[in-house]
Amino acid sequence: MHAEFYAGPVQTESTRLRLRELILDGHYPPGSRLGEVEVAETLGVSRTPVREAFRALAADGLLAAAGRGLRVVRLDGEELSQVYRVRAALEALTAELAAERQRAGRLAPAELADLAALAERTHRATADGELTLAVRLNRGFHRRIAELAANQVALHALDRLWDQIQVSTLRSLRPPARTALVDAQHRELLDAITAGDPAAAAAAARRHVLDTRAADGTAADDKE
Amino acid sequence: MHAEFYAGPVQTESTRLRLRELILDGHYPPGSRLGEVEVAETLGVSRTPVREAFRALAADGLLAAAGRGLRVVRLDGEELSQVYRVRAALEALTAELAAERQRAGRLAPAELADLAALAERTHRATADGELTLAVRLNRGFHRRIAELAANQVALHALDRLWDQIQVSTLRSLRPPARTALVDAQHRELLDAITAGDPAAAAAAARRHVLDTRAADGTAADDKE
DNA sequence: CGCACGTTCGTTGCATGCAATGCATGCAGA
DNA sequence: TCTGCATGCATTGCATGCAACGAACGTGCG
Repeated sequence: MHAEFYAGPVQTESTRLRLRELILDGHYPPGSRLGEVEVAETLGVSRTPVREAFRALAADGLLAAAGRGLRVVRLDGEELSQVYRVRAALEALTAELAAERQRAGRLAPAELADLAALAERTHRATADGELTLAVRLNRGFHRRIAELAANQVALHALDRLWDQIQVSTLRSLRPPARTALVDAQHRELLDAITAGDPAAAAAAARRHVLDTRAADGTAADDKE
Repeated sequence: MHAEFYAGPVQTESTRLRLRELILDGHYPPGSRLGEVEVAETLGVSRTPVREAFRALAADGLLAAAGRGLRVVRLDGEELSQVYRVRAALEALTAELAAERQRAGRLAPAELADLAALAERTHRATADGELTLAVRLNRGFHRRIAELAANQVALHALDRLWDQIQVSTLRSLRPPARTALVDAQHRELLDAITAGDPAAAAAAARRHVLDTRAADGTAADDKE
């Protein structure tokens, strides 16, 4: 494909990001097959950057080989449960680290205020039934904690897990029944970090993630 | 490059694996720059599968962008420490899961015997000064536990972390001073799993990894 | 009528060509 | 001598061509 005005040399990384967005948005639903040509035409690039994006996203666990070609990963209940157990372990770690940093006085008050604001906005969006926004804000809340933990490795590993979970739970935009519980657990986690109590923060994060697993896990039993 | 006898269509995945081996073996040391053409000629393939392998290995955290092109990742002390904290959290999880499965009677006696044999062989190789073998067996011991945990997600995440650690600690093949401690901790971990005690297994695994971090971390202070 | 085999088409695997970028080197001027 | 710029080179970014694999389909035979 020709571009009238050649956009520049960094097409391949942007291709990866744009394709990832399409997958996370549900444009390519879980289980759907991805063809090089079709994706290349959709994104307006040639097959080469698409193939490279395929490899990177496959390494990130978003795409999986399916005989000929690749498919968007579709986790069954057991696999999703495994993802959640790993996520629980990692979020327990990030919460613990964030609380440690708070105890050591290395967190700015503004950072904690931001986190609290995120929790509040998440709660409001959920209560208002803005499900898509609520999902994004919820992920933002958890991600902010991982950022406060100041551990790039944990943050990157969690990003990959969140991506996998987001793809696999796209269909079942959650029944907002647990709204009160989620908000209470978010506050508990926030309070533990604010108090600089690593053990409490780790325990709260672990419990919250495992509770979420229970909710999403049952919801994921909707067969396609 | 031309191959007299065309080897088959699955060159790209094998390229990724062979390049990974070269990096883990130290053929391309940490920090060294990887050129598409040079690697392609070394492996006897064209630049295309090499580029795809680059993307996949970069997503796995083995390669990192460095201005023009890619370099083998070189973790500084702080980053390595972060990797170890994540590894500790994940190995605590896998040890816990393995112990849970043992308690539930889902581990075959032969599996535990294999694990014990691995611990013993690791100990002997270390005592004999067979450092390269010892490193491989040690990784095998930890990996076997992750396999017994039956959590593919944790296993894959750990594989990536082990790769990063292996690359970054290649130079400093460890002073076998901690031999006795390592062996004792391996036995403690093994015993906790055998006893079906998840909490003890998790604690033993976490402590062991963090102790290893302390050893490798100081060793990694050897500047190149 | 069913099964098996062959053919064809679509898709991917890989190689290579061309263009553009960025770095290094050397020259000129202050 | 140092700084600034221009030019050349090495290397990557991307596109496309060609060949092989595999799947779907149709046909012929049992």
